Amino acid sequence: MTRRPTIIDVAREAGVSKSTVSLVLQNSASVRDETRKQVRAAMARIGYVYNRSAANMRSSNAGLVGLVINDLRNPFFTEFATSLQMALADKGYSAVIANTDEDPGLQAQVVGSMIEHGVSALILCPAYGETRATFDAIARAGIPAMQMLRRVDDRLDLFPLTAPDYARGSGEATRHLLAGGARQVAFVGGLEGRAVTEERQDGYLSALAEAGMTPVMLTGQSTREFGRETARRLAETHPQVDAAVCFNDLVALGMLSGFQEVGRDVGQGFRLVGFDDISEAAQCFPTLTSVRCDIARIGAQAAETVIDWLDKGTPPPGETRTPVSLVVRQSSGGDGRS
Amino acid sequence: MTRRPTIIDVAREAGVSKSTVSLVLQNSASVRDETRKQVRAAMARIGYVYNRSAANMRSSNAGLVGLVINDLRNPFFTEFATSLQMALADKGYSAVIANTDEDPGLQAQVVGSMIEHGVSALILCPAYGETRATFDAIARAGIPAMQMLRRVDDRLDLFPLTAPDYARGSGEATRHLLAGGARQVAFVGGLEGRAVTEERQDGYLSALAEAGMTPVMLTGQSTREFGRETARRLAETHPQVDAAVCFNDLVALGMLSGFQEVGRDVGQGFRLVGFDDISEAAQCFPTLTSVRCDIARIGAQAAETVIDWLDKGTPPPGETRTPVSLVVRQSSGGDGRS
DNA sequence: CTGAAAGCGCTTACAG
DNA sequence: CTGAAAGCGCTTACAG
Repeated sequence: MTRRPTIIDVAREAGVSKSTVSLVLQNSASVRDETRKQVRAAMARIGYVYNRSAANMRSSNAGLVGLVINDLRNPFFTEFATSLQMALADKGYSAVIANTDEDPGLQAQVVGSMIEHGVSALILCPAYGETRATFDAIARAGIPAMQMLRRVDDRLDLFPLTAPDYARGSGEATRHLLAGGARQVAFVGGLEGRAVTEERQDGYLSALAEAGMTPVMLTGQSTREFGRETARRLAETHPQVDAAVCFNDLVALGMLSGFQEVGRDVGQGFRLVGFDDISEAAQCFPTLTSVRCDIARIGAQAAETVIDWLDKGTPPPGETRTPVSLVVRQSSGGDGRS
Repeated sequence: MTRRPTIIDVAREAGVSKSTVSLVLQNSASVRDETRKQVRAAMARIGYVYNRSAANMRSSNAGLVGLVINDLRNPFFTEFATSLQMALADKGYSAVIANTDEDPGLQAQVVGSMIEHGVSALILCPAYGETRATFDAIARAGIPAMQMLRRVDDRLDLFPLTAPDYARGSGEATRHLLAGGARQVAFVGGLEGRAVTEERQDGYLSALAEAGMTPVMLTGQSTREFGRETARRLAETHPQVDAAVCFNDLVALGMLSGFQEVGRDVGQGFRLVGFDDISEAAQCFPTLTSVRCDIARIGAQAAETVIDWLDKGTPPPGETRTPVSLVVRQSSGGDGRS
């Protein structure tokens, strides 16, 4: 295997100096068009490939963004990471992606190695827990970092947060169920003590308070399993509950399948709303009413924001709330099926 | 923001030469334990972080592996990418991940930028199409690359393939349905002309041939939508079909919801088998019989294989087929529910 | 618009 | 076991 050509080889081949080649590489305006073409042609001829590590040593914009995700197997986060990565690629950035599985220890490790790799910025859907030292390390390295979807570190000036307006979403969902005639609405899923859980519960609680109704909170893991189990036993444990706002769509889809299993009708018999509006919500049966966060847009937006931050050097606002909207489908008895 | 400390700063702080620091960084055996400790302590004191870009310029093991995935939103590939990434992280490697959305053009671009970033190896679930030039570029760069799950480039000596034994899986699935009393088994989903589709169809076709039965192939996109539409109209278009092997679980889950919509019973009335055994297969209702590929293991395995290749310099065998197994659940009428 | 020179932070022989 | 020197492939002022 012969060594990879460098800009010196390109310079020789094109008959210019290596500075000129470097300038061409950076699309500098101070190179004549004709020269530029010759250089590009020379590159193609000898199969030159740009060495970013070398470039990075001098100028340090690696063109690398680190993406740290708490649960990459959850379709909501998959969609986020994917749309973000693709938007970054569109702007010429690559993404180092790591799943932390909600483990703050693992998170510390992957953040550390991303910093070593010289990422220009970090985008985190952070794990909960002991994360202070990790965020401190990011700050010390002077790397722009955004908290997405979850508020874990309170220093929003350093680590600005972008998240959907969760409280509004669950509020709307709850009001929708009440307007449809629900007598007793439960909130299902969500682990206690987490910011996102609290926000989603808050909207639900205020809507119930407005209507003068008592809340029923069935907290737990936000998984299909938990939803399924809850639905299976709901008739015994909470016979009066005839509607639910779920922490997320996974819980709602789990409930859907649990109800199917025990033969309970969803739509008229039991009114169900999910949260996140993952694509499956439109594909299941009955189709699932859900709070849309437009996560793909949030992902693409995050890419733009972070690149802007990198270019301009000024951080985005400390907190950005993105709009949510209720997408009414069959599971809440709200459309064609009634 | 003060500049990041370098090994020179560490050397000064620890009172040794910078070579010694470098040796410590590489865990070289030729440094006294006491010295090592002093150096490590100095690093911690001044907040040193390793600069891999600089290291990479000399030695070029970037500790970076590129992961190119055709469809990261598909839970099967998500699981693959996630388990692979986590296994890599476990060995001290980071992963640059890109979704190509089945677009060979995008694939060419992301592979190009991964090469620029100096990835030590590439793992591809490649997009179909015009990919020759992309694979050529990888070969020219001399980067170890594995094809996973799909055979797209025929140069298996250069780009070894690891994939489940698809034909065996669909064969078993088909025989299972026939043994359960199915009269007419269809194969649903899979785009024509693709290697994976052909392999999965092959197992089905041979099993039917053994039994002397005629195949019914309903090819199409391997999505929930396609499955759902197919199920909805199946009674009209193919009234005699009473069982199906699906190209993947998404199609099968789509059929499940389509059948629910039109009120057709799955399990006894219609026997259904999926492929891939994504985690949802165990969570839906009725639970889905599926061909398990153990994709998480394949992902972790791929990480080991590629690191081994990197360490030893010898490529794995040109073709590795991993075992599959049929997981019988309710949808094929095969368990407790009958 | 182009060329010669220095330097980014490491690793790698090579002496000691 | 440790130190001095060269060099990896670029970019960046600085002259011309």
